[in-house]
Amino acid sequence: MIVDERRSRILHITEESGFVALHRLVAEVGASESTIRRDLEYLDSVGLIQRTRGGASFLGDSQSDFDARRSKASVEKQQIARRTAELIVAGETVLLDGGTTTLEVARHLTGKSLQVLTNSLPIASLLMNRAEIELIFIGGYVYPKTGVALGEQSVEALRKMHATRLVMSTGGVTADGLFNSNALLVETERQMIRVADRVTLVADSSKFGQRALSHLCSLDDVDEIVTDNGMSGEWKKVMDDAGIRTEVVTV
Amino acid sequence: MIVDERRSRILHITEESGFVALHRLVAEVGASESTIRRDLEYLDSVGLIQRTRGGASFLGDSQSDFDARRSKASVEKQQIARRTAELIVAGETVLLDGGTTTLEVARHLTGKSLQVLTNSLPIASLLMNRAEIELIFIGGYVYPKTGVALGEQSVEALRKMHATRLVMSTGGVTADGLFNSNALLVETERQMIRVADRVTLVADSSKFGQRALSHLCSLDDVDEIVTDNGMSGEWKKVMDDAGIRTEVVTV
DNA sequence: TGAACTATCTTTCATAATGAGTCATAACTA
DNA sequence: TAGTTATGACTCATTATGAAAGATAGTTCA
Repeated sequence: MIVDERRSRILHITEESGFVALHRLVAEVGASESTIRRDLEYLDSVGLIQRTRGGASFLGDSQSDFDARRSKASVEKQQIARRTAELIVAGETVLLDGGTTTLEVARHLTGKSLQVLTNSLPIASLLMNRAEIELIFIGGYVYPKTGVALGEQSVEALRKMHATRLVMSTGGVTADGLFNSNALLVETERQMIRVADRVTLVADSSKFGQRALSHLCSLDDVDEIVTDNGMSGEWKKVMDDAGIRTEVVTV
Repeated sequence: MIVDERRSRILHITEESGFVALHRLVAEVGASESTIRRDLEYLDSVGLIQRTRGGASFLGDSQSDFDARRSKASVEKQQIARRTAELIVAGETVLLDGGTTTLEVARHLTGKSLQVLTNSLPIASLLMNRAEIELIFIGGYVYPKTGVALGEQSVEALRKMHATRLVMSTGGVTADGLFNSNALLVETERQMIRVADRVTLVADSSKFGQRALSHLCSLDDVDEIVTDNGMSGEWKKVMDDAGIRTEVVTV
């Protein structure tokens, strides 16, 4: 095996799990301990990994997580996101909560002059270089994995803000209202609802009838729902009775 | 076999797997080692492949990321960042401002249990999946391109925070103090200085003697500087006189 | 806490692999 | 045919590798 090929493999293995033990590399790559040590030393010197006792950890942005998110978006989510983005008109101040569907909505917000408020790191990273969008990030404790800021600081920051529209996702919808799985997030989302003129819920049809840990708000708080045509007639009626406009996309 | 045909085959084989060992080419192409070497040398000179020890790698997609990753920050920044990260001990609450060097510092913060406060989107994205780091984002208006949150909201959010250490970068350092090019950012950075027990400045040696648009703070506000050995003795003396500890890395 | 133990690291050395250069010869071209 | 270019075998210098020994840093247990 060639030197660079071996080093590339080492880098790849390291990136996958964030950290690798030297022994594992010896076993997987099939070179001697000395050689692996020297390779790690080299990769450290060029700043690609960080040498630690017994192994090494990957430095640099792991692509994996971002890619995983992107591929996860189903056709339903894509379509819902697109329609939702169409509902938003230039000049609005849009509040986007964290979630895979809202991330897709953000992706579709092209060419419109907007003010966007969000507590989602992925969304912010996505929009940060769009010249037509004025981006305001709502800080706070960043919840791992999802990259959403929440907690007291987020609520506090939101108190001084105002948005013409909130686009939010949910863990589940029943006649009792909306649910979400993270108690802290619920706090932040409630505050979002308070400061927004209009609440647009993005929820694929599988969410109807689902409950999650924390009750977020009642259906009264929601103004419109964008969903796919998998939503049953019964649920449509529940929404109508609650005075919620439903926007259905066909997939 | 004709020369061009052989070279074309070599190129093809190299492209297929990204890497190819010289011996494999000798076997598959059926020419002598010397000839293959000369061919590789030629293909390298025209930029179609990259000659490496023991073989060659194709200059397409497969290998390019490895090469590209090699050079992302200057050696000085790398070394300064590494040393700075070493100064930070587990349990600290570190405030990281936005900047390319501080981003590198963030990269090197591996394995330490820390609380990190930052107003930089790139840093936050980098650290958001590190289990050992509790991340708090300082929200505000997100300045395009750099992805740094600043403005009144950032200052406000910082008011309620406290950090054991601030790691900050700068546009320039003179005997008058620190400078930065963005007036809004300066406001936020001043507040950062106020809430941090200790200020660690990361600045490569080229920054000494440089001025920028806005005056940020005096040298009194800085506790230590991590720089490279390009810093002249004169500047070292200025820092000593200001009571600043200088940490010099050799590049 | 401190001694014994273990894992990991650093250094060193001999060996193997690779590369650069030289030269004679074969193949091709004018 | 004479001159040019390509080829393959060879030598020597350089670099990479693996093994071993001693040093250092963590861990365990009394």
